[in-house]
Amino acid sequence: MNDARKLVKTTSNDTPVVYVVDDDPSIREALVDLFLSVRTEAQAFESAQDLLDKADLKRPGCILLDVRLPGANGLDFQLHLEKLGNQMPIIFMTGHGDIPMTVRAMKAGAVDFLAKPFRDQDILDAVTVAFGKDRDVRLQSAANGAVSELAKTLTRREHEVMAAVVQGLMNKQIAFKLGISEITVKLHRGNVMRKMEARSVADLVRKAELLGL
Amino acid sequence: MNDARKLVKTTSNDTPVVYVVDDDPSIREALVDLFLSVRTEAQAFESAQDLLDKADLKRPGCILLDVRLPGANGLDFQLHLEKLGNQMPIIFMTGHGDIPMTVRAMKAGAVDFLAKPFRDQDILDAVTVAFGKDRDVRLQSAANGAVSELAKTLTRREHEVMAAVVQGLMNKQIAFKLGISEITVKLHRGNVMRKMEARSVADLVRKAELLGL
DNA sequence: GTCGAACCCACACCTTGGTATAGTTTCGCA
DNA sequence: TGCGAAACTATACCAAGGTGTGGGTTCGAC
Repeated sequence: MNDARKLVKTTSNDTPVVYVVDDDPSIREALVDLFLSVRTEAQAFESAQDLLDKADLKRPGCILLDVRLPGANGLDFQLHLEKLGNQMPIIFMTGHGDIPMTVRAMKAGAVDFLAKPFRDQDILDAVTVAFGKDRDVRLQSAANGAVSELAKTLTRREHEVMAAVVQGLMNKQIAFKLGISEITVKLHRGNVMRKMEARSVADLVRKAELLGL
Repeated sequence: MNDARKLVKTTSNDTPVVYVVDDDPSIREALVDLFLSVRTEAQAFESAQDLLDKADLKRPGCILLDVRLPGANGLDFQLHLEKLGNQMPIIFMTGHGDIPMTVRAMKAGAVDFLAKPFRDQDILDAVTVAFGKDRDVRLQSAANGAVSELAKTLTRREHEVMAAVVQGLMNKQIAFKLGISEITVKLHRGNVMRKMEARSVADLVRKAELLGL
């Protein structure tokens, strides 16, 4: 744990980055400069493919994307990223956008959709929101992942017992349901509490809910 | 309960309505006809104020709103409704909309934002989504309201005990925390379970979560 | 073939939870 | 002033939860 945190610190992998994707080099440069002026790291890419190839999208941050991209459409890229399991917040920019495009992007979860020309402050505000959203998602995802890891250590029976416990069943009811003795239920139940690192039934219920019951 | 349900049935208060708000009478009529053609009740209003005055917004349904309205702006009206505690889904229509307007509406939770001219099917699809959303919100709200009603019957002490129980504390810990005897905690705890209609701690935890812990 | 994991059961013992009965005190309100 | 609700306590008893010890079977991997 300490090693991992050290590594993160030394490579600055925990500070958020703005991934700027635009085919116009002058715009890319202007945006990167803008972010530097507020001490925010920014990396520029000329296309969606370029971003996928070169960027470390596991770092926290957000994507600032021109809707019109060489090759792929920005909106399609948004869906593509989602399919890849990447849930990094996206901010769209556009010079020639229309309303249906905007609606589609927002419905798909975009943080903002900025029509050029926009003020610097607009984009900085959007990035702030996006960073916050990314942080929330990551915290949620981390909590969820931690619980999932614990749940993986459970045997099949322990899973069944846990499900029954969080449904509010008594040991004797669980025993009947699973066709085993009450004493065995207590055994499994104890194992569940230990493995799931739950110190109370209330605790277990909350953790089980993160697993989707 | 039976009486209430009967009343609802006879007045058709449980079928969803589309509240159409547009200042152009011909558009209003065309939209109402469109909805009638798919056996969906629709009511027309010439302004936001007209809607607030005459419509029974407690019925399920959605609002189909022109962004440009006589008097109030459609987006402001959206915020106004939210402040009133009304969470009916809103679909915007516009003849002269722009992207910032669209973004603002979608950020504020609009179901859709349709730029004229749009196809009939687009609006029918949006209404279907909006009806579904309204239904979900109402179900959630009803469940929440029911629990809140139960919680209202709790005394102050019972509330405190409930909070401690769902935190996973043992009776003796709760007793120490509140400065009372363990036996009294058991008494309050029993009252909580009865009043909250919870048949297990797991049950209580879930109900308490609806109350925001 | 033996070793470990998963699963199962029983006895014993203790803790915790839950309920009933019965009584006291405090406080606000009619 | 008196009444009821809320809060509190005690004794007693039983149900449910939890742990430890000890022992059993099955099954798949080494």
